[in-house]
Amino acid sequence: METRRIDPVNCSVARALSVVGERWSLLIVREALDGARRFGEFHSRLGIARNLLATRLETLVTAGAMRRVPYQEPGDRQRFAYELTEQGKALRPTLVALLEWGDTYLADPQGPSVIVRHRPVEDASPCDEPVKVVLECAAGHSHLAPEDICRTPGPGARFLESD
Amino acid sequence: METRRIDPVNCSVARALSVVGERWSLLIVREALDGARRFGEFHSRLGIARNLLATRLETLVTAGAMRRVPYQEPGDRQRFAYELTEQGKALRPTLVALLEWGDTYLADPQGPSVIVRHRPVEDASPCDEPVKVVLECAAGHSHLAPEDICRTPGPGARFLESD
DNA sequence: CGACCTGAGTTGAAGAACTAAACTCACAAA
DNA sequence: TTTGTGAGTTTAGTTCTTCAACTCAGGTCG
Repeated sequence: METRRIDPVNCSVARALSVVGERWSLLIVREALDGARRFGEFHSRLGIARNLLATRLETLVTAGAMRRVPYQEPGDRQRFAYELTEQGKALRPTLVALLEWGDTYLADPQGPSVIVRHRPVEDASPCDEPVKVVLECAAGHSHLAPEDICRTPGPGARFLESD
Repeated sequence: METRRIDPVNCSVARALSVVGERWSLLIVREALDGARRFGEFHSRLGIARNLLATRLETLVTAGAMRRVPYQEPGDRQRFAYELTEQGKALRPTLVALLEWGDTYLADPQGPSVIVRHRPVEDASPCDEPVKVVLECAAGHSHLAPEDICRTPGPGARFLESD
């Protein structure tokens, strides 16, 4: 029997990681989701080296996850800030999934340092319950376990000869 | 008004990334979820350098995401394989989230190369519908958007002076 | 027995990436 | 004119990756 294997390099996970898989990238996105906008904010929050921060921001802007927007404070010249695009905001589930994994298996003895809550931006009476990531299929089956899932070739699949 | 900011370094995302944030780590986990077990399988599927693969596997084993198990093929000596622990399998949502992001924003023109489907391991009539990651709060509100969510300090939070 | 083969690593040299600290640049305020 | 500030850039030193060659333990072939 000849088995065909999906080429693991032609894969959206690999492509995603080429954008956000470098050191600091996801932490920069996390800080942006938490409201950071300016170069110095990212720098002081994360303690990342300045040249790397400049490189990472450029990568994220080029990839379309962030955008460089001019701003000007009164009595100061124009500077630039960085904000997430929709594409960048769409990394939220990835970050929540990582957070959850870290909380579950690598937790601080004191417990998690951050809890993500259901609190819509403009809602006077927020729900405030903790948020989790769940896997759900298009038929509505929810809370799928890792064993309930398999990978199948999609339209863009390339195959490898199995030798 | 003095605002307190959660220390971004004392964070489960950062801790999670210290284990799986290195180049190749998540791809190794992905291949393991897809059935790879042996050193040579990871090597030939991913094209990763052998020494790095050895280092990464060791990191994953040390962190508890994988385990090194002896195996012996008939007429061959004992060798070692690597398999995911529960902790390692729990990275599935993270990988699905990354896959989804990559598919949405960095797709191959032909379409996704991999589709994750709801197909329980031992089920003769699988559902087979595509699987997505969704954010859901403990009160049951599902499909939360990035704006519906905020980060709040947890029991292990450290704070920074805002200067 | 001894030469050769295989899978699973290890070692070493060259190149790429990361860090930290100093430096530049454009403008504003004193 | 001098000083200060945010936003980078440059540079030198360290660490990480890659690639290729080598080791190691056992099995097979002649």
